[in-house]
Amino acid sequence: MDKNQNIEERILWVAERLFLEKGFSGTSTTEIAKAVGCNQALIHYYFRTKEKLFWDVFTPKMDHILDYLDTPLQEAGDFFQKIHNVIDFYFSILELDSRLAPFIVNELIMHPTRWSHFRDRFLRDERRSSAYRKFEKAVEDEIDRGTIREIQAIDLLMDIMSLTVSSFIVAPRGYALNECDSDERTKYLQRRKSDVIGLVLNGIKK
Amino acid sequence: MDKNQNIEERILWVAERLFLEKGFSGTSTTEIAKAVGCNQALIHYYFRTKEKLFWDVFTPKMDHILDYLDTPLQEAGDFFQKIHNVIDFYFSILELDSRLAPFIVNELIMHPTRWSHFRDRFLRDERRSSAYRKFEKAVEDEIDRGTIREIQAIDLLMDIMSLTVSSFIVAPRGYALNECDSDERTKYLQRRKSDVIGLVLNGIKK
DNA sequence: GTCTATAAGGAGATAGAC
DNA sequence: GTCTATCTCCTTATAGAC
Repeated sequence: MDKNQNIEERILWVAERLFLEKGFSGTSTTEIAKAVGCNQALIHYYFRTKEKLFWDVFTPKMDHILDYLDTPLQEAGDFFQKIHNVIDFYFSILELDSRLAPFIVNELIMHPTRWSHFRDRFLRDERRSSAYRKFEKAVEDEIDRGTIREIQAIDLLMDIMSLTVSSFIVAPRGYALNECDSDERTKYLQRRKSDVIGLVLNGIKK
Repeated sequence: MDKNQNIEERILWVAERLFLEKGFSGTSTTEIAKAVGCNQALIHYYFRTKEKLFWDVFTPKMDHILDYLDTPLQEAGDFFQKIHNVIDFYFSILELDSRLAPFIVNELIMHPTRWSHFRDRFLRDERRSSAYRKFEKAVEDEIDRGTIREIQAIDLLMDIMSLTVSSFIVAPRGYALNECDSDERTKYLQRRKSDVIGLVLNGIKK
């Protein structure tokens, strides 16, 4: 932690960590204050409510993630290579922070409306939503060319995201629950990624 | 609700509903009491703690689900037909109660140890764990025969469960969020099931 | 077995001193 | 800007009357 940050930044920083670790409802403003090293009233002085603090933490974070969703699609290669890139990309994003996938899924389940807010924000952004339409078009073109079977773009995307995200949800639990053997974990994720790539690429072939 | 049930049964019945709808931490014993139509002290008289009430509700429920996991594998047909049955079976179980998938995933994320308890319980039961070993054997045999590509049984099972469960997590949200159009929902789940079956069956072929 | 009352604690938020 | 003190509400759990 950078001790030179001002308190407002430190609160954002600590709140992000605690929300990720214990969820929104599992984290109290008192606890955030304690971790920051100030009193609880100060949290409310800067952010007014816990809910607003949540948004101030995660809106830029989600924006950042959504900003780079079209990157893997723009890289060179045929359709199968592009799908390979997308899966690679999702795995690398979630691997940067192992708390991200469980956190997002948990909050999505508990507060669906919070996340339709992010979805709407995504759809209203022309640059971002055009990236998705490009993906839709690519899927349709490929079906027309006869290289992949009939499938809707939204289903393909859901398949990819489900398989990826669930790998991270099960990861810290079933396998390396007792030991924090990060080497085991890396090997497990590597195997899951290969499996997902194999299943999806093979699964959409005609 | 059967008014002839005794209070203990009514508490179990109401607690199950509320836990499923709002999660363990989102449900208070006061709320359960109110829904049952008694006072909150009575919950503790019968079940001592909220935690014990949780176990008393969900242990028989999980046992029941786990009891029937090997059913689809025992049905007639080749390996691909069996996998088809498994996916059909998971979808039909989760479709019986739309709250089940989000509930289980949410609690799994928030309390991993609670669910390793269920996993251990499953593995210690000879009849149940032998069903899984039978599945492992079937996968290996099929690889040897050259009909499917190299894949570990645990990965195949994770793929199937991830794709199935996530269909139910996204279901009540993205699609039919505003309207409670259960016809739309049924169509959506039908499409997801076809997609999952198509992806998995095609994806494991050599 | 069922109730009321209450203990003991934690939550989010605000008032007001400095 | 940062603090202490406090308000209000809600939680789980228990004591004790009936």
